[in-house]
Amino acid sequence: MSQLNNFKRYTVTSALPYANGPLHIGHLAGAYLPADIFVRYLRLKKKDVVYICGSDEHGAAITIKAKKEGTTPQAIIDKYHNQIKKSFEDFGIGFDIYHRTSSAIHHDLSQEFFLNLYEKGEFIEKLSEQYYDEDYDQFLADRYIIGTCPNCHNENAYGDQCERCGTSLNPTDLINPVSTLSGKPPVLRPTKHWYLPLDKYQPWLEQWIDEKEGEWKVNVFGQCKSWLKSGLQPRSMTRDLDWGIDVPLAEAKGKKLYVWMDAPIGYISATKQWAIDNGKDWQQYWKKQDNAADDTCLIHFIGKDNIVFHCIIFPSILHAHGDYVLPQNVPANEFLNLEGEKLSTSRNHAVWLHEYLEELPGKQDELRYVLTSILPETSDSEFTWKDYQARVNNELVAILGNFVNRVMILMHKFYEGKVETSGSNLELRDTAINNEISAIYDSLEVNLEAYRFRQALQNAMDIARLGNKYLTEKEPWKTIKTNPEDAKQALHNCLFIIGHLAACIQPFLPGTAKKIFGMLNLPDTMAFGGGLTFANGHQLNAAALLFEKVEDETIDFQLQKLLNKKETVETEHHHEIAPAKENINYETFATMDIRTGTILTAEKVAKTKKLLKLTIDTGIDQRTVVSGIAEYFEPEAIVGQLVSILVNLEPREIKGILSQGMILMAENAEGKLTFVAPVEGFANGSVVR
RNA sequence: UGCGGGAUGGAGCAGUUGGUAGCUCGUCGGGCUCAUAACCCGAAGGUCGUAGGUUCGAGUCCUGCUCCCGCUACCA
Repeated sequence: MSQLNNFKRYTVTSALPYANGPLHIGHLAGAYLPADIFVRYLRLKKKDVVYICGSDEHGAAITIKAKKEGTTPQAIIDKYHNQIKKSFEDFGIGFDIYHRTSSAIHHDLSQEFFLNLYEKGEFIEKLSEQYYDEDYDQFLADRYIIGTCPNCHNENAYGDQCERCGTSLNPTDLINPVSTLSGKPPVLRPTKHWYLPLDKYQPWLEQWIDEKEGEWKVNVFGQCKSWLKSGLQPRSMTRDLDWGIDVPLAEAKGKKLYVWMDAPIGYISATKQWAIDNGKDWQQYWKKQDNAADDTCLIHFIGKDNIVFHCIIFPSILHAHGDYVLPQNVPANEFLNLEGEKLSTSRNHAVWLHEYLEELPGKQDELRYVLTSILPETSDSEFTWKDYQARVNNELVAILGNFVNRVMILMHKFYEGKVETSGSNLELRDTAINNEISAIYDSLEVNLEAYRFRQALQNAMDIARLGNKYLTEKEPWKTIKTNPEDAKQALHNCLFIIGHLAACIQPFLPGTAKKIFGMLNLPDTMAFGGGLTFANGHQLNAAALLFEKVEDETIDFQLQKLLNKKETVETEHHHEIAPAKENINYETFATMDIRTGTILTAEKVAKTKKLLKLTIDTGIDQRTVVSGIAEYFEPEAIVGQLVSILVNLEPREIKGILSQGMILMAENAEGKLTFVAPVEGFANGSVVR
């Protein structure tokens, strides 16, 4: 059944976590748990495999976080690198190396890559005008520039995006830009950058990606086709930053490599370090071999947000370099939601890995099980604590744990835990069971190799279901009195079922598998396809419960915690008050004609999320106003609402509707809105001033 | 608005190359008592979003449409 023999060796990577925050269950479900299961499987099949990961420690977001917390970028990456590394270890994510991109070996290799492409003349050099802070004598990253959003007039929009209206911007779009370093307006200066000509690689990329149709997951393939369809543009591989890897050119002093150029190379540099530590040849795991049949199978596990980098940009870099193999597959997962909402680091809506283990110590296999059951393999999926409780109680406890416990207790009760047989070794003497188990192995392997981990886990659990059924049918607790040989035979067969169950759950629940092997008094791991034997006289160890039920209180506590966090975040936001704008004179103010009015009708504008079409009685006339308040107000609820309206605002067409005027709203830091209106029912058309 | 993904019994989801529609949970009935009130058997419940098409045959392929999610746009 297995297709694994097509490759000499495997190089498996998981997306490099960005070292500016801790990990949550979404990370685990996206790129790490599936990869870990896959790698554990390869190892059980005795394959030559290296599993690579590390912290991504460059980029502007880290320097900004450092500045905000009044510390250095180095302190930030050290803190989170260690925390992330520990979380992975705690959950049994079995990297061969967890490296970091701040290491010297990585800097060297990234520069080597850049120079290789540079010397081949692959890069396009372009001059452009960018903002420069004269006091600090440096170019400014987009995030270091704040100004007024041309779209919504938010005064604190960043150079790359306005966080209030969500519009993505270029720094030069901002009105009155200010450097966050000096607080002064920056000046435009010409700067040179090196661009990777993705447009030039497009024909090659299209051909390569087309070959992957049917092999890659539809979401990944579709996303790639979408990018190719819209046409690739040259992408700058260098930045004017002070945190990152130096561009290795004399004329590029002070410039750094683009973080998405260096991060994927981190997979390679980490492999290099691992090879040094373990006396291996790293090139076998990355470079094309003299004979293509000797090439490694490169697989990138990522979340869907990384598809473009792993399927378009990094392959382009590898292709341009020429010596390297390309990814065989990029099994990207969709996103995991939590209790009906997106996971959000900034809103603290998450289950953090380090907190989970503090509150539910020793329960990493429970979380691994639940997450594997709901991996977002084909579409976004959802984690809820109630579901967690149900799966642990009804499946891990009731099916898996209970079966093992039943058999172990009976073995000890009837035979003091000792295997006694006529031959030298015990045999599984039940053809039907034997066939069913090998069918499960087959199906398990097929699913694992096709990256269908949810289903593979079901396959493994089927062995436990099979066991429960078998035990109930054989009822050795009865036959022990009527036909003791039968009872013994049945329980011995159950030992084989347990042994194979443990073997099959190894990739998913490594800790539990070990515990079961321990109870059986067998070596703590068993290769797939390896033989399972019990010698005559073999002594089993004491039975112990594998899992315990999750009580309602535990779930309530977690749910309450999520609610509390939200409240905390909300109160924190209340302190963020926008600074006052510059003074204006009375004449400027007087040009605005604001009146009181009443909403006569309100309806949602079709196919929009935020827009309501309102009819307002302004006293002067009845007019149409389109307003972006639909997320906060039901149309029916606001008919009759008194409002203040700016009536002499230039009319503008929005979604094909002419909007004449603007309703005055107050907005808090979370973006919640409330009407600004006369307190008593004044006549429509009264002047506001 | 553009792109991508999705729509399958009460809930959450499978369904790989088209061939009698499955799984887990929940519900109902029965059995068992070794087991963490766990386990086993049986039943009810779906015209697989919708309208067409290809085919001997479509959840599965093709086309149109509707709705949901994400990114994007819309907020005067």
